[in-house]
Amino acid sequence: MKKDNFSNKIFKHPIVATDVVIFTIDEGKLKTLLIKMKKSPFENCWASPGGLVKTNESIDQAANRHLYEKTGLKNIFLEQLYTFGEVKRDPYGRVVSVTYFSLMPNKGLKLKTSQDYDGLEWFDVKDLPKLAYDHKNIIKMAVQRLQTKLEYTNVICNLLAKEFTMREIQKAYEVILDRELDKRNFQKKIHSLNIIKKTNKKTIGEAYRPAILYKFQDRKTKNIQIL
Amino acid sequence: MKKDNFSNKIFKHPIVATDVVIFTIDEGKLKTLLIKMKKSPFENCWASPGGLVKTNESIDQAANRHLYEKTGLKNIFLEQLYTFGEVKRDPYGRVVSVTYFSLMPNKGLKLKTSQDYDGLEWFDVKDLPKLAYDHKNIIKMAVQRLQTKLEYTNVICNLLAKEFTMREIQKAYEVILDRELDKRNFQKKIHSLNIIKKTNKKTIGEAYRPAILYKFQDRKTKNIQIL
DNA sequence: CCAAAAGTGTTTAATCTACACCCATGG
DNA sequence: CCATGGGTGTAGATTAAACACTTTTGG
Repeated sequence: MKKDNFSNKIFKHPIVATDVVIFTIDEGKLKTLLIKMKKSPFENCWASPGGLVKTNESIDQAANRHLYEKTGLKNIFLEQLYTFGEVKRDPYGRVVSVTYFSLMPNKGLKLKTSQDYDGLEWFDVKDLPKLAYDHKNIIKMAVQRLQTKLEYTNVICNLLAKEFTMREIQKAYEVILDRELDKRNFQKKIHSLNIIKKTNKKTIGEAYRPAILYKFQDRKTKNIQIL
Repeated sequence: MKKDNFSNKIFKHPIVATDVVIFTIDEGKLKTLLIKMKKSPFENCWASPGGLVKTNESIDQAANRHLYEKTGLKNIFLEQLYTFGEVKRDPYGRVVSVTYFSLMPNKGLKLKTSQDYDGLEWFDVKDLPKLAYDHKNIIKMAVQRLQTKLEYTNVICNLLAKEFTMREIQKAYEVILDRELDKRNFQKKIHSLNIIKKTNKKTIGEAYRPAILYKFQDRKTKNIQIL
């Protein structure tokens, strides 16, 4: 009786997971971090890191926890993306996935691999391997969201080091938006928004003319019309 | 043993619900449809309609089903809003809510009340009653989302009748954005987007000069820069 | 001194904003 | 015939887009 009741409850309710699409810019490309799976039917497929939500943690906390457990990353930008809830999206059972997208600068990529997985690797979003679940759709949506948010927020700051050159920030926009921008117009626009300021430093050790280093006025996410 | 295992599973996983914030424009105001609750601790509080997701339905289907069961509405515009997953958001247990926002024209408001609730009523979003759960936040976010989407999509078509006057569509924008728009500039803008077309009809039976009736070229949601 | 990326303004086109009067109908 | 909301255009300001040469450094 009691058992049936419990059993009934279990099969009556979908359970909740989170998946995190992590982006960085590397080698002039927008890349996402994937883990290689071991379990059938997704052996040798890759997936964005994630896992189930516990009852004593919020979904935001769960996303942060799985990110840390699976990749060693913490304290990076994380924002809710979309919730995927098709009935057959997970062959193991009825799992609703609350997805997040995450941004990190390509600096000190200290990644930790978990022994539950076969590997951890960055992939160009334009050249993804075979993906598990509906993660292809999730990553596609994450890229679109990132592109959109670039145009009306200062989220780009989460992809750059604390100090960066004008060329680096422009390149970041170009890589994500997948189109070239005019150097002078871009600079004019960025300056008019008052979101960055000059430091009195320049790049050193690079070939050719040194570039002025800039930093963000404020790394909190805010809405502003950028492009 | 088995029972413990089940029990453990139940308490290990949050369950999934959907809530739908329904909007219409009525009496020159943006209104949302709320149901009055009976159950403690929310007796006499109001809430957006919703309920649990079953394992054999997608979350989108669940949202549509609860909308229909609680209000009698179906086949209206529905889009995912955000997923709320704070640990203590629901005093009955650990429930993650995937929220939706919904738009309907103020025509033939045939609403059905459920006997599980004390009532069903439209409220001005600027003058809401006491709300259950975190529904105050949810509605606030839904209003913001609606405002944002007005500016880059044609979602407005879901709030208007099939045929409408220029004044009606402009009023809809004004009510939602909570600011006045210039009549001539608005008309110019709307026409330049090619999303509406004239019918050869005019309003009849109204006082004063009759207005041209327009209709949408296409009621599918698409992205276009409107304001 | 040479190669290569950094840095910098102006002109033109497009878009947005502000604004006022005549029109058509019902009563 | 009058009260009322419906309908229409233009000028000025702002913003966006196109475009090329000089500067600075390392090698």
